[in-house]
This record gives sequence, C-alpha cells and structure tokens, in this order.
Amino acid sequence: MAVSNTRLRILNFIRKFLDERGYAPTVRDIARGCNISTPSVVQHHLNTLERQGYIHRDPEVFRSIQLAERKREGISRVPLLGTIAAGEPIPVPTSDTWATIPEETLQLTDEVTQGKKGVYALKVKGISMIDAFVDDGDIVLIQQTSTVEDGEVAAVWLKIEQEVTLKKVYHEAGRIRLQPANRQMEPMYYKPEDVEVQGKVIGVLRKL
Amino acid sequence: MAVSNTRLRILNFIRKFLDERGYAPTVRDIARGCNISTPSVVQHHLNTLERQGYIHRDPEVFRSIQLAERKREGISRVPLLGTIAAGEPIPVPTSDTWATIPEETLQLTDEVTQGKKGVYALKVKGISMIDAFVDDGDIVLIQQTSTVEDGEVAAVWLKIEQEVTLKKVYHEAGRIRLQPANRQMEPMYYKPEDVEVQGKVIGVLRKL
DNA sequence: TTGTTCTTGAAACAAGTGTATCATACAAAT
DNA sequence: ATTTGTATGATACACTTGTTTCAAGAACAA
Repeated sequence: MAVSNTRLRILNFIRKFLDERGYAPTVRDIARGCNISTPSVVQHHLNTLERQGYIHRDPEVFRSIQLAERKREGISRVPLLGTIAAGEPIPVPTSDTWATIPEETLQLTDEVTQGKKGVYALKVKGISMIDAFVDDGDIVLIQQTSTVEDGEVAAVWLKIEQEVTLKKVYHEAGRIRLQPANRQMEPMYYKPEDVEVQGKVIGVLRKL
Repeated sequence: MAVSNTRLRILNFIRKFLDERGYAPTVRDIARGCNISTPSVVQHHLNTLERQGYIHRDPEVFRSIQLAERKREGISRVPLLGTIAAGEPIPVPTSDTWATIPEETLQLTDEVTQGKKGVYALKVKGISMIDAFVDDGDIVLIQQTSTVEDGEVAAVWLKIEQEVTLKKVYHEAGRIRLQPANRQMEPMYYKPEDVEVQGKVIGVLRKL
C-alpha cells in the first residue's frame, strides 16, 4: 500500500517539527500543522503509518513518535591518524594509538562508515593514487585488517618498491593480482610474500 | 558553579535515556532513574542545569529536554535526487521536489556537508567524470547555485555538447575556462553563453 | 548561635495528551 | 443495491506530566 497524500503531509510535518524543535509533535500538533480538525484522524493515520513501518511509537507515551528512517542515526568518531603517501607505509593503529589523542576526529554517520568497526582515516598526500581516483587531499577510510576478499580494495604495501598503493586485490594461483580501479590501466602481479595488506579501504571522502 | 554530583547523575541519565529511547525523559522518569523521590527535586535541578546552559527545555512542553552538547551535533539529511551522467542535465531540485519523498536520504554530519544549506546528492552513472577523479557509483554532493567563484568545482552543462561535466570554473576575459581536477589534462574554453552552472560540487563520497 | 543558601520532600493542581467511541461521507468492489 | 474499506469528524475519558506551594533538613559563613 502506498503512502497517501495526507499521510505524506503528516510525515513531512513530523520531519520538520523534529528538525525545528528537537522533539516529536503530539497528535494535536500534527492536526494543527496539517489542517486536520481532530486528533482522532491523526491517530488513525499514525496507526496506519506505524503499521506500514514508517514510524514507531511507544504506547501511552507523549511525544514518542520516531521516524523509522532516522532510527539508526549512529554517529561514529573516526580518528584521523595521519597521512597516506606513496613512499611510506601507512600508519597502522595499535592499541595505544587509539588511546592517544588523534590529530583530529571526524564525526561520521553510520551511513558513511557503513557501521564498520575499527575504522580510521588518513589524508592523502600527493597524486600517487590517481589510478584509484583518489586525489591529493582526499580522505580515505580504512578498516584495520590484514586479509581481504577477492575484489576488495586494500591499502597494500609493496615491499620491493617500498610503496603503498590502493588496489583491488585478487588471490590467484601462486600470485597476487593488484587491479587499479581505473579500468584503462593494467593490473600488476606480485608474489604473495612481496605484498602486505595493511587495511581495507571502505570509503573515500573528498571535501571541496 | 560546578556541576554537582546529583546533577551530573541526572545529565548522564538523560544522555542514556535519549540514546536508548530516542526521546527525552520526563521529570518522573528522571526521578525514578536517579533514585530521587519526587518530581519537584528533579524540577529544581533541571532549572539549575538550564540556567547553567547544559540543557534546554520548552516550558510546559512534555519531554522537551534537549542536551546543549547535542544541539550542534549537526546531522543533515541530504536527499538523493537521482543520477548524474554525461549525456543528461542534472536534476535541479524545485520547491516541490524537496517535499516529495526522495529516492533515498543520506544522513551526513556537518563535518561532511560543511554546514552548507541546500545540499543534495546525485549518484554518478558511467565513467565520464574520471578527469575529476570521480568514478562510476560515486556520490557527488551538490549545493544548489547558479554562480560560482573562480576555482570552485561546478556541475556545468555544456550547451553545445549537450553534456554535464565537473570542472573548476574560471571567469576570464570574454570566456570561461573549465579546468579538470586532473592537472595532466588541458583546460577547455567556452563562451559564457555556451555553459550553464547547475550547482557547486562541495564533496564526493565513495563507498566501497 | 543565627542567618543564608542549597538540597530534598510531600502533595496537589491544571493543563497537555494518547486513546476510545460513535458517526458520517465517499469510493471501489461484488 | 449492498458491502467493504478508508478518510474524516466530534466528543469525551483517563492518564501523563510540568509546575507550584509549603515545609524541612544540610552545609556553611559570620
């Protein structure tokens, strides 16, 4: 069942009310704001909206309407632990690194961190990662891990070149294939002992 | 005056209550949760906390306690209004576009939106914007505007080519210079009447 | 001591508020 | 035409809840 016109007005009113006042409206607030003459009509629509999963209420509790779309509104504080550049291994957080005060802390919603744990951020220095469409000044979000699945993008330390690079990793027979995000570029092949996965890249953030 | 022991307990209780239930406690909820026998004591402490600036309440309004520390925590809800591709103009929001339920809504902190107003998001379709280090599937954050300062990145509609592109814009004598983010690429020059700024690019978001 | 201020307490009021009940109107389906 | 489901409406009840009032103990300085 679709969202009717009146219920859409009600939903939008609840959104606006929450944004402006910081707490939920009452049925009478909604009636006033949506040109509905009586609480019972609002009640009826709220029941429907709740049955459809758009909102949640605690019975008998005043101003307890919550929007389902805002339920998982988690904010994570992601430490910015330093920079990532071609010629140096990336900072890998240790137990005490987390405890110390980071350079800066990014406040990110779970929408961005995808709810992942053990995430930290690094600022890109230089243009060595343009083959991953990562520019100078971008922020990469890294999840601490030493293993990745095939096809995932990882921060990989190349022992021979003494360089870090962002590539899709594929485990092949007797070798590791590192595939640039840029499809126009050729993959590179390494012996497993010559590469070291330092973390999984879960996102990139660019502020202009 | 410092925060007394009891008031600190009350503050922590309000924090926990808000996190767990999504709406504010009543004076009686607080009394129950902090082993206070009567609403009037809670009322007294809330008055003090409000005078000290730790909380805010709307008089006479139930469950209207708000934590000052969370007032400027800044989550913006950015509507994902569609896609951006080379061959089609980008969707420009109108007053009624904002009112309808968007395809999806991104929840972003002000850290990401930089506190800007009138921001919406578009998902990139295709690899036509790799010269701006923007890959297929990336999300670009656009602030609605028709003018940009020199050096800012804009979503520009090229009337002759019938294409949209992301470029740094420079106003020069009698012409517009469009500079790719990729420094290895050459700028393009247009007559002012042949280009149309459709919005300012304030960020790029890539989820992997 | 005395006085002052802060804190805790009990009780009650009045208004805000979720909810139920009954009723009407309208459109679509049978 | 009848039924069914949905949207709207008026009214009232009972509980929730912010607030007030009066009172008393606790901490502390003069």
